[in-house]
Amino acid sequence: MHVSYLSGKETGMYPGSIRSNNHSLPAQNFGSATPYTDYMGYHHEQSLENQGQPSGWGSPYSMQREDWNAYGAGSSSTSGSSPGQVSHIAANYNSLNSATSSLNTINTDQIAPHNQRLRSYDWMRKTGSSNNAGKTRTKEKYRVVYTEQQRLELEKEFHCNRYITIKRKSELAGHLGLSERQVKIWFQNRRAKERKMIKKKICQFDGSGGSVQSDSGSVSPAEMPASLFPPSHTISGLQAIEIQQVIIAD
DNA sequence: TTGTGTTTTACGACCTCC
DNA sequence: GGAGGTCGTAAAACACAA
Repeated sequence: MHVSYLSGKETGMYPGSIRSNNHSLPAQNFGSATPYTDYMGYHHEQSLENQGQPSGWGSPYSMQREDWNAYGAGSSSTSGSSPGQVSHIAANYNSLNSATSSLNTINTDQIAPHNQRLRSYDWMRKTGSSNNAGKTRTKEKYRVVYTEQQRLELEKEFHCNRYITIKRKSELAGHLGLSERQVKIWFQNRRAKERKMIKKKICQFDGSGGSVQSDSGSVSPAEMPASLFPPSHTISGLQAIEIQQVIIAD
């Protein structure tokens, strides 16, 4: 997992020009049979109405950030996958989340009912046209809003692997017009979200919720599905699986 | 319209691993 | 030492009830 041959140099945090080729994302061939009916509670409108949007994502990232230059310029997409990096296929995860059980398959038209999707293109347009992107907390703007397509692809990848490989991260970053750092952080946040939701479920099962830790999304290892463990941290995969089986049995 | 709650990006601190 | 992990948190973006 911990491979350091790839310098963390990001390709410029928000290289707006990259987006020009995003609309032709490589078909990842996720199949077509079963859609994600529920991204583990990920309810953002999953429409791909903008899938074919010309020039990709709009250009919410058009502004250059000085501090992002620290990540360096130039794509690191040449990195190969790490032999030591383990992709944690979320095979076991789905037992806790049957709604997400059909991985690798997506028909984006089925992700959400059409009428459910209609609403939020306002925010997309808003953010896409407001040209206020590319700022951070320390700069003029705090964060940007990813497009549906970006989220969708990230979610798809997340459904395949809770932990993205260096190679896939690089590919995704290139395809989505994000930096590798953004992809990494997205996955971190996504896992946190998942833990939070699992914690919620566990609390619901318990009825009390008293056995779970403090508040902000942290679940004790014993409550985590195996697929949510980092490849080599903290606990062995076998242990995690055993723990998960106990949880499921409960 | 506005107030409030939730979700989404992004970061810092700290940790483990190589 | 540098990578990426979690955890906690800030703040923008969003949803929704009143």
